Formats: sequence, structure tokens, C-alpha cells
Amino acid sequence: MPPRKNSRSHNVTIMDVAREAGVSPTTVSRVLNNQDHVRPDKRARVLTAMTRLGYVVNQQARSLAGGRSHVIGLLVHEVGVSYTGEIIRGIEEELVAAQYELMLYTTHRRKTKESTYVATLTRGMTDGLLLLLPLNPQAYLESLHQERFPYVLIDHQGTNEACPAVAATNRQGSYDATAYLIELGHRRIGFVTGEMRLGCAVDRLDGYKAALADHGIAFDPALVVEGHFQQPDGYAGANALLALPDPPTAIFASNDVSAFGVMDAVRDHGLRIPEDVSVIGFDDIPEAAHVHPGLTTVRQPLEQMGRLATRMLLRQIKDPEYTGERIELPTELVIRQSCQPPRAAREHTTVRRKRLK
Amino acid sequence: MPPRKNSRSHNVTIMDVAREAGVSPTTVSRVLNNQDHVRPDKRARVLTAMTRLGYVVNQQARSLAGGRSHVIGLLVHEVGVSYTGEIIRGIEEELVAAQYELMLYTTHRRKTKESTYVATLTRGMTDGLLLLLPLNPQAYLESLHQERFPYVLIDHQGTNEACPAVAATNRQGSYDATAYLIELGHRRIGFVTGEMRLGCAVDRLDGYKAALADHGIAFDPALVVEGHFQQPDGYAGANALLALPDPPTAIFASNDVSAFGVMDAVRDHGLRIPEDVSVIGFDDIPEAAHVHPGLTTVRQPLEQMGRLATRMLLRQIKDPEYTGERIELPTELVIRQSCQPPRAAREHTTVRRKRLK
DNA sequence: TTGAAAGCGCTAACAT
DNA sequence: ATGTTAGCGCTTTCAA
Repeated sequence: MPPRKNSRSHNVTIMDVAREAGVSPTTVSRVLNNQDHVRPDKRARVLTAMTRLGYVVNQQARSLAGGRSHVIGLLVHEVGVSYTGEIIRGIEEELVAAQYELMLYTTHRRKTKESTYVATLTRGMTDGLLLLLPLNPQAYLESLHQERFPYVLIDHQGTNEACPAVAATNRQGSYDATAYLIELGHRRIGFVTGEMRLGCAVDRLDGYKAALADHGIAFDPALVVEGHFQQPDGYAGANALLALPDPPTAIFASNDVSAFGVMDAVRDHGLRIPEDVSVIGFDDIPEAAHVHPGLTTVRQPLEQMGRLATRMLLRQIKDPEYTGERIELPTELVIRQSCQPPRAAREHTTVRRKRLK
Repeated sequence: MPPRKNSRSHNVTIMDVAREAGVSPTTVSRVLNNQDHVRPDKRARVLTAMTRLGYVVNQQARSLAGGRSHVIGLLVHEVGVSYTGEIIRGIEEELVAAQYELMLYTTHRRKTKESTYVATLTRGMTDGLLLLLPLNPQAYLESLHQERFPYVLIDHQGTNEACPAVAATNRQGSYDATAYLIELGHRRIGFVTGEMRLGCAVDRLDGYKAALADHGIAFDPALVVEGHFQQPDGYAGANALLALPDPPTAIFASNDVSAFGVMDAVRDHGLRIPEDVSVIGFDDIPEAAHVHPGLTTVRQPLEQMGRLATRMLLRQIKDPEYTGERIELPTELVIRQSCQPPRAAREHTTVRRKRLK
């Protein structure tokens, strides 16, 4: 049996490559790192030797010697949801291009105090950190900032600090969705909030209120129910909304997942979507297109957010001068089949049409 | 400004700890690795020194020196779906206990040939690999096996090789679900398959057929439609099934996600669940409980599968003699609200009841 | 443009 | 039970 890998067996090292190519290990290292001061022909010889020998760089040694680890960490709250999946897809794409690997950390994993946690993360294992929608990033940020460790916040703009982050135009997106509903003729629009400790949830509620105000519709607190971005929240919220003496003709859920809950509740009330109640979501996760009727929603460019954040992080890693920036990507209203004018407006339209004839 | 971490700044090393504790670096290393032959009092002194100095182990150095990297890799086909999320949850739990980190690899990321890919994975970065439902694991397995690199297959039993794997009793689970439907009185049961290149999909179809046969119901190929575990497959499949001259009274989807598609289709036909059509799924992902009506399904212990696989992998890493095993975890029928006896049977029951009176 | 040499922080023989 | 020593594979001064 061949010796087990990772034991004391001999791997192909830059020494071997150097010998094969007739150069020094240093030169091989230079080629490896795409540095200058290597004559093209030597570079070529090194490259050939590498492929011939099947050389694979040892990241451990590389980073131990003071180079980069070529690994970035992703601190994520919840894996296994489309929202996260889409963002990771974007991250991975950039990482492949940059020859980087991804270390996955879930926030709920440890009970140890944050400082130690971050210390572990930053201690050589990774060159930088991507923080995906952390509930309370302050704990990490402080330590990260102090150590001048590269990081980028994804979809988190609620903090006052001027830290590197990429998010979407939550307020505007929410405004657009609400305005769309209003323009369809809806006047009583229910709203299911997201986790209000999150900036994006607050922004979405703000956008809703702003659109109402701009269209001269009084804000009715009774039409707002609190949720936490989960499907059951949408279900419960819509049930409450539909039980109102004067129920809404449309319901806006702060994310697609809770919109699915809303759809279930509407149907459980024996009502149809969109004939009886219009439903609109936020995010445009893949399921939004797969559900029936197709969910009209506000598209967040999740994948692109992941990409941009990664690019920003990578740039920080390469260039210590660059400290990142705050980017807001535009949202976009994706119209599918879950919304239409309310009954009253439709009848009105019919009447008008008849008159026109 | 403090120097940027990971640059040439001085980190606390075992040398520092050794000095502080008045022992040799080796002893510190022994404490670090929970090895024997260290007197309790010295161990205590080392531990104190560590916390006092805020020592954090450097994994890179550790694995470079021939020890373990304390990282395992997870090769996953699709992140961002509950199925994967649940399994990862289980993996993480075990990893935390073992002080291991998780490296995430997605199968679609690279176009480079598999051998190089695996070489990269196995080259020191990770101590072992978890393969989550790879479509064609052969490419990896061969190389892995050859290098005697620790790995465990999760939810993949279709290969003939006797390789370490943990899966669920797909065939039995499917049998149970079908039998349940039959016992409710259903005779025409539609079946939406999964991705048939996957062993688990084949097993589930087998279980369906076996249950039919055992209950003296002829297998009708017209009642089986092919899918790929996706929601639109369930939708299309159910549409086809319901358009049949003699449509099924119940539909069994090979996984919950496609069952959601089935539910949509049933409702789009103006039919109710479970009054008109019963629907049953497979997996028991969290959404199955959040949907309305609650989806009756076959529970796969996903989280536990992740845990067991991880434990098996960790054991392989620690003990080179142990080469792993094949484990099948039992599935369990979770009854919610999406199934009930078919109309005919219900009427029949009513009649019988009346007679009994 | 190239190479020699000195570590990075740790583990693992091999002493003792 | 503990310490000494020699690397692991690479990057990085520094010198040529």
C-alpha cells in the first residue's frame, strides 16, 4: 500500500521543481507568485517542470513563511437557505478566479467570547473575512478593525461605522414595490416586517412608509405585522391581516420566504392570488420563480453582491492602502403573476372601458 | 496604527508559552495535542500561561510540521438548499467538539481535471474530505483511495465499491410512504422520481414499486414521471399526472422540494390537498413543516447523517487502521396534514359507519 | 536577474 | 516525564 498522504511521504516541492528546471528555489517561488525579475525562458522552464512533476503548492508552508494563505473566511449566520446560497455562488466565482479557497464559519457554532473567536479566524488561517449579515457585527468589527484585518460586510448597512460593506438599495426597492402596488390601485397594503434588529428590515419598512406618504395614503399601523424573515412569520402575519375588519387587498412581505408563508395563509382563507389578494416579496431567490403563481418581488442582486464583496476583500488583501468602501447595488422590481389590481379597481376599469366604447 | 496582522509582527508562539510556564516547547505542544506523559501540574501551568498570553495555535505551522491541519473539507454539490443546510449543521456540531474547521468546496467550481483538484484538496489543506452526494464520485474516489486519504460519502450508496459512507434507508422509507398511502385506501398513486443517476433516487422508486407489489397493486408506468429533485419537476410531473384520463388520488414526490411543486400544481388544478389529492414527500426539510397544509413526508435524519459522517471521518484521521464503514440510518414517516383517504374510500367508510349504527 | 541562507511556528523522532 | 534537535515547504531579506 502506498504511504498515506500527509504523513512523512515526500511531496513534490519547489526544491524538486528547481532541480528539474535547473534554477534556484527562489526563482521557482518567484514564478509561483507571478513576480518580476525572472527571464521569460526561465519562467517557462519552471512552468514546464511544474506540470511535468505534478507540483502542487503547499498553502500551509506558503502562509507560514509570511505569504498569503490564499484562504478567505466566510462568517455566515444561516447556511442552507437560497439567500445565502446565491451569495456564496457569487463569492465562489470570484474566488476561483483568484485561486482562493473558502473557509466556512457559522456564527452559532461557538459560545466562546468573540475576541478569541476572531483571533482564531485572523491567526493565519485566512487572509480576510466576509461577514454575511451578522446580527451584531460590532463584536467582531472592533477586533477586526483594531488588528487591521481585511473584512467586508455583506448586506449589512445598519451600523453607523464607515466600514467596508456591500448591500442593496433596500429602501428604494421597498419603495418601488409599494408604489407598484399603489399604482395597481391598492390602497390597503399589508406589510410583514423582517427581523427589525437588522438594518435592511428597517430600511424596507421605511421604503414602504415613504411610498405610502408620497402617494397620499395614510400609514395605518394596523396593517403592519412583525416577522423575522421566516415562512411561519408570513403565514401568521397574513392570517392576522386577513382577519382584520377591513383586510388589505395586497400584502408586502419583507422577503420571499415570508411571502411564501403569506401565500399559504391567503389560500387557507379560501382566497386566490392574485385575484383576491396580491402578494409581493423581496429578494428574488430562485424559489420565487418556481412557486405558483410566480412571485412578484424586489430583486436583490445577491450573487453580484457576493462577487463585489469578494473583489473588495481581495483588493484589500493585495493592497494594504485600500481600506474598502461602502457600495449599494440597485434592486429591481421583478414582475411575475402574484399581483394585479384589486377587485374594486378592476370593476371600475371595466366600467370605464364600457363607457369608452 | 498597529501593524497589520499576519505581517511580520510577532505572534505569541509556543516558545513564549514555554518560557512563561518554565517548560520546553515540546511540553507545550504535548498539552496542545492532549497527549499523555505530561504531569498534571505542568499541564496546568502551560494552560495558564496560554490564557495569560492569549496564545492561539497556528494551524499552518502545525500541519506543516507533520501534524494535523485541523481542517476538513466538504465537497458539496449545491449549497443554499435546506437539505445541505441540515447536513452541514450536523457536520459543524461535531467539528466544534473536535476543534476542527470546515473548508467549503463546491463541485461546480472548477473545470480543471479531477486529479489535480483532489491533489489540491489533499495537499495539506485538509485532513480529510466529506463528499456530499456527488453525482459521479468515482473520479474523486479513485484518487482518494489511492492516496489513502480519509473520506466519507454522505447520502450516496449507488456505487458498488465498499467505501465509507453514511446514508438513509431510502428504499424502506419509500416503501413505508407508499404503504401508508395504500393503507389510507389509495390505489392509483403517482410518483415523481428524483435524479435517476443517483442511487437514492433509484432506491426510492424501488421502494415504491415494492410496496405496490406487496399490496397486490399492479405497477402502472403511466403513473411515474421523471424529475430531478427540483420544484419545477414536481410541478410539471403533477400536471402531467393530473391530466391523465384516470388521474391518481395521491402523489408521492421523491423529495420535499419537488413535493412543493406538486402541491402548487394540484392547487392550480383547482383541487385541494388533501381532500382531493394527497401529497407526500421525502427528506423532511424544515419547510415541510412550514408549508400549508403541513407536508407528510419521509424523514431522513440529515443532521445526524452529517454528524455520523463527520465522526467517522475524524476517527479515520485519528486511527489509520480504521478504514470506515457503510452506515444506513433509519428513515421515519412523519405524518402531517397533506394526506387522507381518497374520496371513494371516505364515502365507503361513511356508508359502513351508517350501517353499523 | 538570480541565488544563498535564515526563518515562519510547530511536531516528532530521539535522547535523557 | 521532559527536553533537544531537526526539519515540514515556502517566502524573503540580502548579497552577488
